[in-house]
Amino acid sequence: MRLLVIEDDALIARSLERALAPLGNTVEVFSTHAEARAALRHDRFDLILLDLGLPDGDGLELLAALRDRGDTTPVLILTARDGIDDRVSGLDLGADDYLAKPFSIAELEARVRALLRRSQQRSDNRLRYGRLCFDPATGAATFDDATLALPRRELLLLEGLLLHAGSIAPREALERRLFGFDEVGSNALEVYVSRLRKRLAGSGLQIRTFRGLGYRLEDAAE
Amino acid sequence: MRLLVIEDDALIARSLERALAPLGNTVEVFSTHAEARAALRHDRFDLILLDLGLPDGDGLELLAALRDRGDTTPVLILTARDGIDDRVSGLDLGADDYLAKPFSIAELEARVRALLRRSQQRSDNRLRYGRLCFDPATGAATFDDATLALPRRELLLLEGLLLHAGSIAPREALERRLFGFDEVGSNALEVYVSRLRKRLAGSGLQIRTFRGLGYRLEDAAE
DNA sequence: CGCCACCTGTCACCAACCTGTCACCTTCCC
DNA sequence: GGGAAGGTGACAGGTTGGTGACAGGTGGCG
Repeated sequence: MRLLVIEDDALIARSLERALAPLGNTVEVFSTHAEARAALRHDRFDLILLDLGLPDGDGLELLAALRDRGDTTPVLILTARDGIDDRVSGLDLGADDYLAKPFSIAELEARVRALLRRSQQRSDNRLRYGRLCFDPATGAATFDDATLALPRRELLLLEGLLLHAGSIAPREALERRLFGFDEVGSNALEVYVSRLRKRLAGSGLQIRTFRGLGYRLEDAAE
Repeated sequence: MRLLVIEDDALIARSLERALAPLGNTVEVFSTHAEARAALRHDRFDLILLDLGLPDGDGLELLAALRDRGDTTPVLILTARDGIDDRVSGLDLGADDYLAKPFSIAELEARVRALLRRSQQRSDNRLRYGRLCFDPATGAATFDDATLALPRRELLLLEGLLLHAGSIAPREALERRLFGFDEVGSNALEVYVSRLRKRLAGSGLQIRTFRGLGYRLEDAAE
């Protein structure tokens, strides 16, 4: 496994290297944002350990840029800050785990092992179907890269369908997604399905009903 | 998505439910080790949120047992203990992530999203026979990956036959499955067998009658 | 504040489909 | 042949989903 460590504290960087290399990994260390970006442009890694407190830029930006161009390499964030908001934004930007300094080497090893184990079968953050794309991190849906300006409820419905792309989105799940626990006293879901169908006309996609089960987004051809 | 929450603090359990259900999930809550084990024996979930501080047993044992029998359902550990050793052993036993209480709902959501994103293409409690496949979790049947849009009763019948795949499904069991205890006043079962036969025509499968006993799903060749 | 555009949930009504029953037929076994 | 078990087409009624219309709500804007 190839690991990329982005860490400016030489002491920490070396101890990371000493902990991880013996597990059978090749470890590359960079101490600046710029070097790391350059390395990531032509190199692939199995895991990135990213210190948020970089000397020449914000680590979250580097992460965001990585994800923006579709790179799904697992990222483990290392940081001295441990405010919950930072953690959340790191995770929502597509980080896979978070470790606040100081941390024990044993814990680091366990988390690295867990991430590498997972990365065998992971998928892109963004959900795509046909020319449609939905990014759960930002909650935005696009069609051919054009942002879809849908009313909230219709967007929720579309998200729900995309989350189950390729299979049937259970009616109940969609209802909960649109209306939460507010019992909605009528056929509101059908109404929104009907509305969304109109919007999708001509997009090459359609919503198919599975009686008693739910709905599925699929190619109009079928 | 089906989530299993194993948590004995009712307050926390409810807030987990309220946070996660609106994301489109079905949430089952159990407050004891024993109940959770029982549920896991016949049910599959997409994610398990496991409180380590269970009243009637060690959560780590439950996790270990799960992994031992090859179940790879993602597990997110919740716990008040934040000793590093616990965390490490949780991760090494096959947990996928770890959240120490108290945690913010936003962080919980972010982690649940991250885990579910990853496990999108798993879930396997499915019954198969030939090119037929039935997923009890969603209630959907597929034939060569094409979804079969079957009415509920026919689906129940198919499921009943699949449950006894390779052997004879007793008539009585099928009747109970389709109609429950409502005595159904005529040859309804035969009617559904007949309907299902029509659908299976050309599938390479057939339903064979065993007079006085029941029906068996088998290859048409036989 | 008043106007307007738009989003929302509800309803009425329609269409499609599912369901149980019956009548009548076939198959099996003695 | 005769009886019992099973098979199947048709049908009436019920249930579920689809859609246009509408009234109330919300937020922007002058």
